[in-house]
Amino acid sequence: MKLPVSTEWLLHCATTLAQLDPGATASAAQLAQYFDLPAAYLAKQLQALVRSGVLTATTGPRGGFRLARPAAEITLLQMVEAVDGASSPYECREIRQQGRGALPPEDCRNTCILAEKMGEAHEAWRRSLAATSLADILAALPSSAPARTRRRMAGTT
Amino acid sequence: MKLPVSTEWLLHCATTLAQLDPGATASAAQLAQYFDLPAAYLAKQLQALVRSGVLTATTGPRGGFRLARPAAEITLLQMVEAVDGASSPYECREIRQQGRGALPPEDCRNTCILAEKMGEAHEAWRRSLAATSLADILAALPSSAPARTRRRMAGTT
DNA sequence: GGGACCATACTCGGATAACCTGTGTCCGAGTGTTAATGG
DNA sequence: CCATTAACACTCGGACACAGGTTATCCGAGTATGGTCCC
Repeated sequence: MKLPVSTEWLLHCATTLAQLDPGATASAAQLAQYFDLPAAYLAKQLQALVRSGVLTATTGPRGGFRLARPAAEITLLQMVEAVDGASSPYECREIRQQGRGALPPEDCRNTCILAEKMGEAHEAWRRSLAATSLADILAALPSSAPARTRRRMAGTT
Repeated sequence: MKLPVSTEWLLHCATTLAQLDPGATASAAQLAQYFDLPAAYLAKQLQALVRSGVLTATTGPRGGFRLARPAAEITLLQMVEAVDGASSPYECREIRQQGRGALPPEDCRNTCILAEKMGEAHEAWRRSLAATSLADILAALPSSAPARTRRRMAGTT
């Protein structure tokens, strides 16, 4: 069970975008240069955040990506599930109904207890991620961070 | 982020083994037939549980797998991590120290706030899984289940 | 009859191939800018 | 000097290869069993 490497990229990129002036945009190339990442692949993954409504993309010169909502309304869960999908890592295939030990359908009206417990764990994980917003992340950074980020980002063409 | 399909197999196999008489064993072929699974691959994955000390394997005729500890001392977490590994799904590669926006090392003494939050979510997931033991799973099954399992398992040569 | 021995068949264990989801790359469609040009 | 126009350069968006890991399979090493033979 592992998340795509791009998950880290997107979390950092979103954090960076949240530090820009309101309305300002950053292109995929700028963000890639900022973190030394493959630009094309990063752009592809940023699309996932656009599709899920976390970011907004504008084309043309001076275009790029920006947050679609205030940082306080964007949770880590939304970003993680945008890139990785919202499906549970444990997928119950009902093997209890297969093979020699197959249970009769009337015993399988309730969901399998194992799937239920695995689902509960996944929900705990989701709750933990949903409890932190991008604004919370910004609050944990040093107060000098936004100015520094804007300054370092400005230079990239 | 998805767990191997074999995760479900192993959880069900362990539940089945926990329903056998104390000291009784079931071979990989028996378990595979019981759930209609590929026997060879199931055997390979059962090895992971043996290596992690959850199961004990005995070779030779009348051999097979059995629980290495009482069911109450085996948690879902131990089994899941046995097959999937104990590493966190989110791996921080410290991209904050790379590229044009690289932070100086003195600002990176603490772990990245994003990695910290992702780690907390993973810990919440682990805690949830560690809270359920195999004995808890057995307790949730109908009281007629163990007898039925033993009966159905006995026939498989 | 009892015990030792041996062949046997059954078990796990590790080494060896396909398939599938990320990972990485590329080029095309669309758009705001910007410069030149004419009135 | 100002409006129009047209070319441009920059942006995202989707389509096309590569790789590592899960899935699946096979055969070999080891052992408890059961029968057999000898005492």
